[in-house]
Amino acid sequence: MKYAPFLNYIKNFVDLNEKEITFLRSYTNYKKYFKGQYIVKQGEVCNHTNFIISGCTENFYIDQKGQEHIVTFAIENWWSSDISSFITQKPSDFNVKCLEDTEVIQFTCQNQDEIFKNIPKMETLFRKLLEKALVSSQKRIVNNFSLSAKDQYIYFKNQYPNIEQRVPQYMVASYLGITKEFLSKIKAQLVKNKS
Amino acid sequence: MKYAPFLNYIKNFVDLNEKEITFLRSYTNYKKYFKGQYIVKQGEVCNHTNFIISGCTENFYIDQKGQEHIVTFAIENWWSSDISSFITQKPSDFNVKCLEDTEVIQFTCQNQDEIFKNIPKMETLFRKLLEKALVSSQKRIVNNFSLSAKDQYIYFKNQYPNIEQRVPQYMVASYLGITKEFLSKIKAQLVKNKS
DNA sequence: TTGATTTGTTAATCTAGTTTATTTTTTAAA
DNA sequence: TTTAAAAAATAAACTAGATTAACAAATCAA
Repeated sequence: MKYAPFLNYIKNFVDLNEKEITFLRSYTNYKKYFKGQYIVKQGEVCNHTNFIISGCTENFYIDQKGQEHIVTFAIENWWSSDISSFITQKPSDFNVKCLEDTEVIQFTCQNQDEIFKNIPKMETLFRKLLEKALVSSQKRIVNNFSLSAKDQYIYFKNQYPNIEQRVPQYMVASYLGITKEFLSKIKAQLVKNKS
Repeated sequence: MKYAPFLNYIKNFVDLNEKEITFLRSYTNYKKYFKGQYIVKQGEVCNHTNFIISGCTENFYIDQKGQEHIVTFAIENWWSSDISSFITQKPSDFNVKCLEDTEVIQFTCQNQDEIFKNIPKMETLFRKLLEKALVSSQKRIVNNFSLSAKDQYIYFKNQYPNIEQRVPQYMVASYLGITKEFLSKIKAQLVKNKS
């Protein structure tokens, strides 16, 4: 059953009865994207919030100098969208691209409103998810302030132990806001110091 | 009436009836802090979320090297707290300190739950505020990636035109994550290029 | 109205991380 | 199994921003 991982995830936070589950299903839908496919494109409106059942996505943008910057990765049991575009329904500043074949449960902005209206527990859940997302976003700003690139890399590895094996190293560098050359240097340094 | 700015602020987003307003008042309270006073101290639990009626606060922390970093400023009609400590009720990593005499409307974590339970519109409002806060936090990460210190300073001035006049320059430098000497250099440069 | 503290400036030196360029390794397609 | 393309490593020259230190204004208390 394609919905199982999604419903299990929800169950960790709130109890839904049969009727609510039915409602939730009818206001969401399953979709499969392939590796390399874009879920959202910079300049287009982000129409869905996506819950990842399987796969991996990157959220990145291209700046004025033409440089790519990865803002977040997302894997199974994470949410992936451009929240700014989703809530304003204005063109997105970001791309969401699949780094692997990726299955999601997704819903539109209108449907999200319907879900919250009919199942207030879901709005409470989302409020709490947003609180946590905000905390971790602030944590990243703080790390940026206080940690050297090397320590930020170590922090990244501890916090997201699964991601490093699944994405190329130059993407990790992009996520950390450093060049791939410098990350390579850092890794060489870490290997040397360990021995 | 001390509550007026708070209720006016709420009115911009949701309509509350008399009964709801009475409820909201009884689950919040007014408090005045003086310049230099701490609303939250690093290491202590952040017991309140504060809505600023008048005044100005800084949210900062001291890192392992003993260096101070300002994470946010807040002024009239903004919210101020350490959300991480508030939601987990664990010791805070941050200080919230008044840069001017500051009046707030505040509520505890339990009272927030009561408010949301009894006035669901308020939870919707907070969910939307959190969405916006997350967007602006992400925007800050993105600016950190793409903008030089000079451009980040210009962005700061445009986004928060009121704050620069109210806080010393070295605090602006701390907020931007640069040294006060370098900000001084940037400003000298900007003055020169203008003429 | 003076001295003491806080805030801001300037300039020389230093360093973490960038840029550019070349080489090596891994991956994937035919 | 070979080959082309993508990814990673290495190294030298370079730059944005940090550090240090000395000094100048501004603010404030008495």
